[in-house]
Amino acid sequence: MPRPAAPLLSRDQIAHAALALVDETGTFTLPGLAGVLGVSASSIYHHFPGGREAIIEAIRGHLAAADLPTVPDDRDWQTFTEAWARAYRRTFAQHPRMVPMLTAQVVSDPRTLAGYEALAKVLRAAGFPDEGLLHAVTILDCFVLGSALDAAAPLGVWAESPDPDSALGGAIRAARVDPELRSQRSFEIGLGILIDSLGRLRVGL
Amino acid sequence: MPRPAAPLLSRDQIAHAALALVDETGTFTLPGLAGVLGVSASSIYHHFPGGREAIIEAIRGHLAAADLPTVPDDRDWQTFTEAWARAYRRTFAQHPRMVPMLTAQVVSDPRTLAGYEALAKVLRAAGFPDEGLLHAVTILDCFVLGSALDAAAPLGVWAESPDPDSALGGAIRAARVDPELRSQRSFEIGLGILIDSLGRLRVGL
DNA sequence: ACCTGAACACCGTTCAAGT
DNA sequence: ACCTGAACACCGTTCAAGT
Repeated sequence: MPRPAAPLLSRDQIAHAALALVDETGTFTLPGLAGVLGVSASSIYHHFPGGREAIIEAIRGHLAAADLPTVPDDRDWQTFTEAWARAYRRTFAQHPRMVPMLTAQVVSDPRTLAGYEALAKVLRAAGFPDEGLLHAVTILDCFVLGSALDAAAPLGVWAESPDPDSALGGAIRAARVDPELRSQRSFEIGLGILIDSLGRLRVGL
Repeated sequence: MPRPAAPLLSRDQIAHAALALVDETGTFTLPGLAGVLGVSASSIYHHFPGGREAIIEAIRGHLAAADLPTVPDDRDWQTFTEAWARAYRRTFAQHPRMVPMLTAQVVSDPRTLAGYEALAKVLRAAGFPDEGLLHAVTILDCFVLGSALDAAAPLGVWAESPDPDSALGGAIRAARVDPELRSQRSFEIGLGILIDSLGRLRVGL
Protein backbone atom coordinates (compact mmCIF):
# COMPACT_ATOMS: atom_id res chain seq x y z
CA MET A 1 0.00 0.00 0.00
CA PRO A 2 1.65 3.24 -1.14
CA ARG A 3 0.58 6.76 -0.21
CA PRO A 4 -3.10 6.69 0.77
CA ALA A 5 -5.59 9.47 0.02
CA ALA A 6 -5.61 10.61 3.65
CA PRO A 7 -2.53 10.20 5.91
CA LEU A 8 -2.68 7.06 7.99
CA LEU A 9 -0.68 8.63 10.80
CA SER A 10 -0.35 11.86 12.75
CA ARG A 11 2.18 12.97 15.32
CA ASP A 12 -0.42 12.96 18.08
CA GLN A 13 -1.60 9.50 17.15
CA ILE A 14 1.95 8.16 17.15
CA ALA A 15 2.85 9.75 20.48
CA HIS A 16 -0.36 8.52 22.05
CA ALA A 17 0.12 4.96 20.82
CA ALA A 18 3.75 4.99 21.97
CA LEU A 19 2.74 6.05 25.49
CA ALA A 20 0.08 3.35 25.63
CA LEU A 21 2.62 0.82 24.44
CA VAL A 22 5.10 1.78 27.16
CA ASP A 23 2.38 1.80 29.83
CA GLU A 24 1.35 -1.71 28.86
CA THR A 25 4.59 -3.40 27.95
CA GLY A 26 7.33 -1.32 29.53
CA THR A 27 9.30 -1.28 26.31
CA PHE A 28 9.40 1.11 23.42
CA THR A 29 10.64 -0.13 20.07
CA LEU A 30 9.91 1.32 16.68
CA PRO A 31 8.91 -2.06 15.22
CA GLY A 32 6.60 -2.62 18.18
CA LEU A 33 5.03 0.80 17.78
CA ALA A 34 4.63 0.28 14.05
CA GLY A 35 2.91 -3.03 14.73
CA VAL A 36 0.36 -1.39 17.02
CA LEU A 37 -0.26 1.34 14.47
CA GLY A 38 -0.56 -1.11 11.62
CA VAL A 39 2.14 0.53 9.55
CA SER A 40 5.75 -0.18 8.72
CA ALA A 41 8.44 1.14 11.04
CA SER A 42 9.98 3.33 8.39
CA SER A 43 6.81 5.34 7.84
CA ILE A 44 7.03 6.73 11.37
CA TYR A 45 10.11 8.66 10.36
CA HIS A 46 8.08 10.78 8.03
CA HIS A 47 6.25 12.26 11.02
CA PHE A 48 9.19 12.18 13.40
CA PRO A 49 12.43 12.83 11.51
CA GLY A 50 14.07 12.91 14.94
CA GLY A 51 13.21 9.25 15.41
CA ARG A 52 12.81 7.56 18.74
CA GLU A 53 14.12 10.45 20.80
CA ALA A 54 11.72 12.91 19.21
CA ILE A 55 8.79 10.62 19.90
CA ILE A 56 9.72 10.47 23.57
CA GLU A 57 9.89 14.24 23.61
CA ALA A 58 6.43 14.40 22.05
CA ILE A 59 5.16 12.12 24.81
CA ARG A 60 6.66 14.52 27.34
CA GLY A 61 4.71 17.30 25.67
CA HIS A 62 1.53 15.25 25.69
CA LEU A 63 1.95 14.65 29.42
CA ALA A 64 2.80 18.28 30.18
CA ALA A 65 -0.25 19.44 28.26
CA ALA A 66 -2.50 17.36 30.47
CA ASP A 67 -2.30 19.43 33.66
CA LEU A 68 1.07 21.08 34.17
CA PRO A 69 0.56 24.82 34.77
CA THR A 70 2.44 26.57 31.99
CA VAL A 71 1.19 30.12 32.47
CA PRO A 72 1.55 32.24 35.61
CA ASP A 73 -1.80 32.94 37.23
CA ASP A 74 -3.05 35.06 40.09
CA ARG A 75 -2.59 32.47 42.81
CA ASP A 76 0.10 33.13 45.42
CA TRP A 77 3.45 31.55 44.67
CA GLN A 78 3.04 28.79 47.23
CA THR A 79 -0.20 27.60 45.69
CA PHE A 80 1.19 27.79 42.17
CA THR A 81 4.35 25.93 43.15
CA GLU A 82 2.35 23.22 44.87
CA ALA A 83 0.16 22.79 41.82
CA TRP A 84 3.19 22.68 39.52
CA ALA A 85 5.01 20.11 41.62
CA ARG A 86 1.95 17.95 42.18
CA ALA A 87 1.05 17.92 38.50
CA TYR A 88 4.59 16.96 37.59
CA ARG A 89 4.76 14.14 40.06
CA ARG A 90 1.23 12.87 39.45
CA THR A 91 1.78 12.64 35.73
CA PHE A 92 4.97 10.66 36.16
CA ALA A 93 3.41 8.41 38.77
CA GLN A 94 0.62 7.57 36.33
CA HIS A 95 3.17 6.38 33.77
CA PRO A 96 5.92 4.78 35.83
CA ARG A 97 7.41 2.79 32.96
CA MET A 98 7.82 6.00 31.00
CA VAL A 99 9.89 7.68 33.73
CA PRO A 100 13.31 6.17 32.96
CA MET A 101 12.97 7.17 29.32
CA LEU A 102 11.92 10.68 30.23
CA THR A 103 14.71 11.22 32.74
CA ALA A 104 17.36 9.73 30.48
CA GLN A 105 16.88 12.41 27.86
CA VAL A 106 17.42 16.15 27.76
CA VAL A 107 14.21 18.16 27.93
CA SER A 108 13.36 20.04 24.78
CA ASP A 109 9.57 19.93 24.79
CA PRO A 110 8.29 23.53 24.76
CA ARG A 111 5.33 22.91 27.04
CA THR A 112 7.52 21.45 29.75
CA LEU A 113 9.92 24.35 29.34
CA ALA A 114 6.96 26.72 29.60
CA GLY A 115 6.10 25.09 32.91
CA TYR A 116 9.54 25.91 34.30
CA GLU A 117 9.35 29.38 32.88
CA ALA A 118 5.95 29.96 34.48
CA LEU A 119 7.28 28.79 37.84
CA ALA A 120 10.25 31.14 37.52
CA LYS A 121 7.99 34.08 36.64
CA VAL A 122 5.74 33.41 39.61
CA LEU A 123 8.71 33.26 41.97
CA ARG A 124 10.19 36.42 40.51
CA ALA A 125 6.88 38.24 40.97
CA ALA A 126 6.88 37.02 44.55
CA GLY A 127 10.17 38.79 45.17
CA PHE A 128 12.72 36.02 44.78
CA PRO A 129 16.00 37.53 43.60
CA ASP A 130 17.72 36.08 40.49
CA GLU A 131 20.04 33.63 42.13
CA GLY A 132 17.58 32.66 44.84
CA LEU A 133 14.94 32.01 42.22
CA LEU A 134 17.34 29.72 40.42
CA HIS A 135 18.14 27.78 43.55
CA ALA A 136 14.46 27.50 44.39
CA VAL A 137 13.56 26.16 40.95
CA THR A 138 16.50 23.75 40.98
CA ILE A 139 15.71 22.44 44.44
CA LEU A 140 12.06 21.93 43.57
CA ASP A 141 13.03 20.33 40.27
CA CYS A 142 15.40 17.91 41.99
CA PHE A 143 12.83 16.91 44.53
CA VAL A 144 10.09 16.45 41.95
CA LEU A 145 12.32 14.44 39.60
CA GLY A 146 13.49 12.23 42.42
CA SER A 147 9.91 11.76 43.57
CA ALA A 148 8.99 10.73 40.06
CA LEU A 149 11.67 8.05 40.18
CA ASP A 150 10.44 7.01 43.59
CA ALA A 151 6.87 6.86 42.33
CA ALA A 152 8.04 4.64 39.49
CA ALA A 153 10.06 2.34 41.77
CA PRO A 154 9.31 3.04 45.44
CA LEU A 155 11.97 2.41 48.07
CA GLY A 156 9.77 -0.29 49.56
CA VAL A 157 9.94 -2.66 46.63
CA TRP A 158 13.70 -3.07 46.74
CA ALA A 159 14.57 -2.19 50.34
CA GLU A 160 12.53 -5.03 51.83
CA SER A 161 15.17 -7.01 53.63
CA PRO A 162 14.61 -10.51 55.01
CA ASP A 163 16.78 -9.48 57.96
CA PRO A 164 14.34 -8.91 60.87
CA ASP A 165 16.82 -6.47 62.43
CA SER A 166 16.79 -4.27 59.35
CA ALA A 167 15.82 -0.76 60.40
CA LEU A 168 14.52 0.08 56.95
CA GLY A 169 12.72 -3.20 56.33
CA GLY A 170 11.24 -3.06 59.81
CA ALA A 171 9.96 0.45 59.27
CA ILE A 172 8.46 -0.52 55.92
CA ARG A 173 6.69 -3.50 57.43
CA ALA A 174 5.55 -1.42 60.42
CA ALA A 175 4.20 1.30 58.16
CA ARG A 176 1.80 -1.25 56.65
CA VAL A 177 0.67 1.02 53.90
CA ASP A 178 0.44 0.79 50.13
CA PRO A 179 3.79 1.84 48.60
CA GLU A 180 2.27 4.32 46.17
CA LEU A 181 0.29 5.96 48.95
CA ARG A 182 3.33 6.15 51.19
CA SER A 183 5.45 7.56 48.37
CA GLN A 184 2.76 10.16 47.83
CA ARG A 185 2.64 11.11 51.51
CA SER A 186 6.42 11.49 51.63
CA PHE A 187 6.15 13.73 48.62
CA GLU A 188 3.56 15.94 50.28
CA ILE A 189 5.63 16.24 53.44
CA GLY A 190 8.80 17.05 51.51
CA LEU A 191 7.05 19.53 49.28
CA GLY A 192 5.55 21.26 52.31
CA ILE A 193 8.96 21.51 53.94
CA LEU A 194 10.59 22.94 50.84
CA ILE A 195 7.93 25.54 50.08
CA ASP A 196 7.84 26.61 53.68
CA SER A 197 11.60 26.95 54.01
CA LEU A 198 12.11 28.55 50.60
CA GLY A 199 9.55 31.14 51.58
CA ARG A 200 11.34 31.92 54.81
CA LEU A 201 14.75 32.08 53.14
CA ARG A 202 13.50 33.79 50.00
CA VAL A 203 15.45 37.02 49.96
CA GLY A 204 18.53 35.56 51.61
CA LEU A 205 18.64 32.60 49.25
CA MET B 1 42.60 -18.90 22.13
CA PRO B 2 40.69 -21.23 24.45
CA ARG B 3 40.83 -21.27 28.23
CA PRO B 4 44.09 -19.69 29.35
CA ALA B 5 46.15 -20.84 32.34
CA ALA B 6 45.08 -17.83 34.38
CA PRO B 7 41.67 -16.15 33.85
CA LEU B 8 41.85 -13.16 31.54
CA LEU B 9 38.97 -11.43 33.27
CA SER B 10 37.58 -10.70 36.71
CA ARG B 11 34.31 -9.15 37.79
CA ASP B 12 36.10 -6.10 39.19
CA GLN B 13 38.08 -5.61 36.03
CA ILE B 14 34.95 -5.85 33.89
CA ALA B 15 32.97 -3.42 36.05
CA HIS B 16 35.86 -0.99 36.13
CA ALA B 17 36.35 -1.08 32.37
CA ALA B 18 32.61 -0.68 31.82
CA LEU B 19 32.51 2.43 34.00
CA ALA B 20 35.49 3.92 32.19
CA LEU B 21 33.83 3.17 28.87
CA VAL B 22 30.62 4.93 29.87
CA ASP B 23 32.54 7.89 31.29
CA GLU B 24 34.42 8.31 28.02
CA THR B 25 31.89 7.42 25.39
CA GLY B 26 28.50 7.72 27.08
CA THR B 27 27.43 4.36 25.73
CA PHE B 28 27.60 0.89 27.16
CA THR B 29 27.50 -2.05 24.79
CA LEU B 30 28.76 -5.54 25.40
CA PRO B 31 30.71 -5.64 22.12
CA GLY B 32 32.26 -2.29 22.99
CA LEU B 33 33.22 -3.48 26.44
CA ALA B 34 34.62 -6.72 25.05
CA GLY B 35 36.70 -4.71 22.61
CA VAL B 36 38.24 -2.62 25.38
CA LEU B 37 38.98 -5.75 27.38
CA GLY B 38 40.42 -7.57 24.41
CA VAL B 39 38.07 -10.53 24.68
CA SER B 40 34.97 -11.70 22.92
CA ALA B 41 31.59 -10.47 24.08
CA SER B 42 30.39 -13.90 25.03
CA SER B 43 33.18 -14.48 27.53
CA ILE B 44 31.83 -11.69 29.72
CA TYR B 45 28.80 -13.81 30.48
CA HIS B 46 30.92 -16.29 32.31
CA HIS B 47 31.65 -13.65 34.95
CA PHE B 48 28.27 -11.95 34.80
CA PRO B 49 25.55 -14.51 34.10
CA GLY B 50 23.13 -11.63 34.69
CA GLY B 51 24.48 -9.86 31.63
CA ARG B 52 24.35 -6.15 31.05
CA GLU B 53 22.04 -5.40 33.96
CA ALA B 54 24.28 -7.22 36.42
CA ILE B 55 27.32 -5.31 35.21
CA ILE B 56 25.54 -2.01 35.83
CA GLU B 57 24.66 -3.22 39.30
CA ALA B 58 28.32 -4.09 39.90
CA ILE B 59 29.25 -0.57 38.85
CA ARG B 60 26.76 0.75 41.38
CA GLY B 61 28.51 -1.33 44.00
CA HIS B 62 31.90 -0.08 42.89
CA LEU B 63 30.69 3.51 43.24
CA ALA B 64 29.02 2.90 46.60
CA ALA B 65 32.18 1.30 47.94
CA ALA B 66 34.14 4.45 47.16
CA ASP B 67 32.78 6.70 49.89
CA LEU B 68 29.16 6.03 50.73
CA PRO B 69 28.80 5.48 54.49
CA THR B 70 27.37 1.99 54.89
CA VAL B 71 27.79 1.54 58.63
CA PRO B 72 26.27 3.71 61.37
CA ASP B 73 28.93 5.61 63.29
CA ASP B 74 29.01 7.84 66.34
CA ARG B 75 28.38 11.10 64.57
CA ASP B 76 25.03 12.81 65.20
CA TRP B 77 22.32 12.01 62.69
CA GLN B 78 22.57 15.35 60.93
CA THR B 79 26.26 14.89 60.22
CA PHE B 80 25.79 11.31 59.09
CA THR B 81 22.88 12.23 56.84
CA GLU B 82 24.85 15.07 55.29
CA ALA B 83 27.78 12.77 54.60
CA TRP B 84 25.50 10.12 53.11
CA ALA B 85 23.70 12.56 50.85
CA ARG B 86 26.88 14.32 49.74
CA ALA B 87 28.66 11.08 48.95
CA TYR B 88 25.71 9.88 46.94
CA ARG B 89 25.42 13.05 44.93
CA ARG B 90 29.17 13.52 44.47
CA THR B 91 29.64 10.03 43.11
CA PHE B 92 26.85 10.48 40.59
CA ALA B 93 28.10 13.91 39.59
CA GLN B 94 31.51 12.42 38.84
CA HIS B 95 29.96 9.95 36.41
CA PRO B 96 27.13 11.88 34.79
CA ARG B 97 26.79 9.58 31.81
CA MET B 98 26.31 6.66 34.15
CA VAL B 99 23.35 8.28 35.92
CA PRO B 100 20.57 7.42 33.46
CA MET B 101 21.63 3.78 33.48
CA LEU B 102 21.74 3.69 37.27
CA THR B 103 18.37 5.35 37.75
CA ALA B 104 16.68 3.23 35.09
CA GLN B 105 17.31 0.04 36.99
CA VAL B 106 16.11 -1.37 40.30
CA VAL B 107 18.77 -1.25 43.03
CA SER B 108 20.01 -4.63 44.14
CA ASP B 109 23.64 -3.88 45.00
CA PRO B 110 24.19 -4.83 48.65
CA ARG B 111 26.57 -1.97 49.43
CA THR B 112 24.07 0.62 48.26
CA LEU B 113 21.36 -1.14 50.24
CA ALA B 114 23.67 -1.11 53.26
CA GLY B 115 23.95 2.65 52.84
CA TYR B 116 20.18 3.06 53.12
CA GLU B 117 20.09 0.65 56.01
CA ALA B 118 22.80 2.59 57.85
CA LEU B 119 20.91 5.83 57.32
CA ALA B 120 17.73 4.25 58.67
CA LYS B 121 19.56 2.91 61.73
CA VAL B 122 21.07 6.29 62.49
CA LEU B 123 17.69 7.97 62.23
CA ARG B 124 16.07 5.34 64.42
CA ALA B 125 18.75 5.80 67.05
CA ALA B 126 18.07 9.53 66.89
CA GLY B 127 14.48 8.94 67.86
CA PHE B 128 12.65 8.99 64.54
CA PRO B 129 9.55 6.80 64.82
CA ASP B 130 8.98 4.05 62.22
CA GLU B 131 6.81 5.93 59.79
CA GLY B 132 8.65 9.22 60.22
CA LEU B 133 11.93 7.48 59.58
CA LEU B 134 10.54 6.09 56.37
CA HIS B 135 9.34 9.47 55.21
CA ALA B 136 12.68 11.03 56.09
CA VAL B 137 14.64 8.42 54.13
CA THR B 138 12.29 8.68 51.18
CA ILE B 139 12.41 12.47 51.10
CA LEU B 140 16.19 12.48 51.31
CA ASP B 141 16.39 9.75 48.68
CA CYS B 142 14.16 11.68 46.29
CA PHE B 143 16.14 14.84 46.69
CA VAL B 144 19.47 13.10 46.25
CA LEU B 145 18.33 11.16 43.19
CA GLY B 146 16.90 14.27 41.60
CA SER B 147 20.11 16.13 42.38
CA ALA B 148 22.06 13.37 40.70
CA LEU B 149 19.97 13.85 37.57
CA ASP B 150 20.48 17.59 37.85
CA ALA B 151 24.21 17.12 38.25
CA ALA B 152 24.23 14.96 35.13
CA ALA B 153 22.16 17.45 33.12
CA PRO B 154 21.80 20.78 34.94
CA LEU B 155 18.72 22.92 34.39
CA GLY B 156 20.91 25.58 32.85
CA VAL B 157 21.93 23.59 29.82
CA TRP B 158 18.42 23.13 28.51
CA ALA B 159 16.54 26.04 30.06
CA GLU B 160 18.64 28.70 28.37
CA SER B 161 16.06 30.54 26.34
CA PRO B 162 16.90 33.07 23.61
CA ASP B 163 13.91 35.08 24.83
CA PRO B 164 15.38 38.05 26.76
CA ASP B 165 12.17 38.25 28.82
CA SER B 166 12.56 34.68 30.03
CA ALA B 167 12.57 34.70 33.83
CA LEU B 168 14.50 31.46 33.99
CA GLY B 169 16.99 32.26 31.24
CA GLY B 170 17.49 35.71 32.68
CA ALA B 171 18.20 34.32 36.12
CA ILE B 172 20.64 31.81 34.69
CA ARG B 173 22.51 34.49 32.78
CA ALA B 174 22.43 36.80 35.80
CA ALA B 175 23.79 34.09 38.07
CA ARG B 176 26.90 33.95 35.90
CA VAL B 177 28.25 30.86 37.54
CA ASP B 178 29.46 27.49 36.35
CA PRO B 179 26.47 25.11 36.06
CA GLU B 180 28.07 22.34 38.09
CA LEU B 181 28.95 24.77 40.87
CA ARG B 182 25.45 26.21 40.89
CA SER B 183 23.91 22.75 40.90
CA GLN B 184 26.13 21.93 43.85
CA ARG B 185 25.14 25.04 45.76
CA SER B 186 21.45 24.36 45.18
CA PHE B 187 22.05 20.89 46.51
CA GLU B 188 23.67 22.19 49.67
CA ILE B 189 20.87 24.66 50.29
CA GLY B 190 18.19 22.03 49.72
CA LEU B 191 19.97 19.49 51.88
CA GLY B 192 20.30 22.03 54.68
CA ILE B 193 16.61 22.83 54.49
CA LEU B 194 15.58 19.20 54.57
CA ILE B 195 17.81 18.15 57.44
CA ASP B 196 16.79 21.17 59.45
CA SER B 197 13.07 20.67 58.91
CA LEU B 198 13.17 16.90 59.33
CA GLY B 199 14.88 17.47 62.65
CA ARG B 200 12.20 19.86 63.81
CA LEU B 201 9.36 17.65 62.63
CA ARG B 202 11.05 14.42 63.70
CA VAL B 203 8.60 12.99 66.19
CA GLY B 204 5.52 14.42 64.51
CA LEU B 205 6.55 13.17 61.08
C1' DA C 1 3.44 14.13 0.81
C1' DC C 2 3.22 9.67 2.72
C1' DC C 3 3.86 4.82 2.86
C1' DT C 4 6.46 0.31 1.77
C1' DG C 5 10.16 -3.15 1.74
C1' DA C 6 14.75 -4.06 1.59
C1' DA C 7 19.00 -3.08 3.46
C1' DC C 8 22.71 -1.59 6.85
C1' DA C 9 25.07 -1.63 10.87
C1' DC C 10 24.29 -2.64 14.90
C1' DC C 11 22.45 -4.82 19.59
C1' DG C 12 22.15 -8.63 23.91
C1' DT C 13 22.32 -13.33 24.68
C1' DT C 14 22.96 -18.43 23.97
C1' DC C 15 25.55 -22.38 23.16
C1' DA C 16 28.42 -26.02 21.23
C1' DA C 17 33.18 -26.58 20.90
C1' DG C 18 37.64 -26.16 22.44
C1' DT C 19 41.48 -26.79 26.32
C1' DA D 1 36.55 -23.24 34.63
C1' DC D 2 37.06 -19.99 31.06
C1' DC D 3 37.32 -18.44 26.44
C1' DT D 4 35.92 -18.46 21.30
C1' DG D 5 33.05 -18.08 17.14
C1' DA D 6 28.87 -18.76 15.13
C1' DA D 7 24.18 -18.08 15.48
C1' DC D 8 19.56 -16.08 16.86
C1' DA D 9 16.30 -12.77 17.32
C1' DC D 10 16.23 -8.56 17.66
C1' DC D 11 17.22 -3.14 17.39
C1' DG D 12 17.13 2.12 15.06
C1' DT D 13 17.64 4.28 10.86
C1' DT D 14 18.11 5.14 5.76
C1' DC D 15 16.57 5.16 1.22
C1' DA D 16 14.99 4.01 -3.40
C1' DA D 17 10.60 3.04 -5.22
C1' DG D 18 5.89 3.55 -5.53
C1' DT D 19 1.42 6.66 -5.99
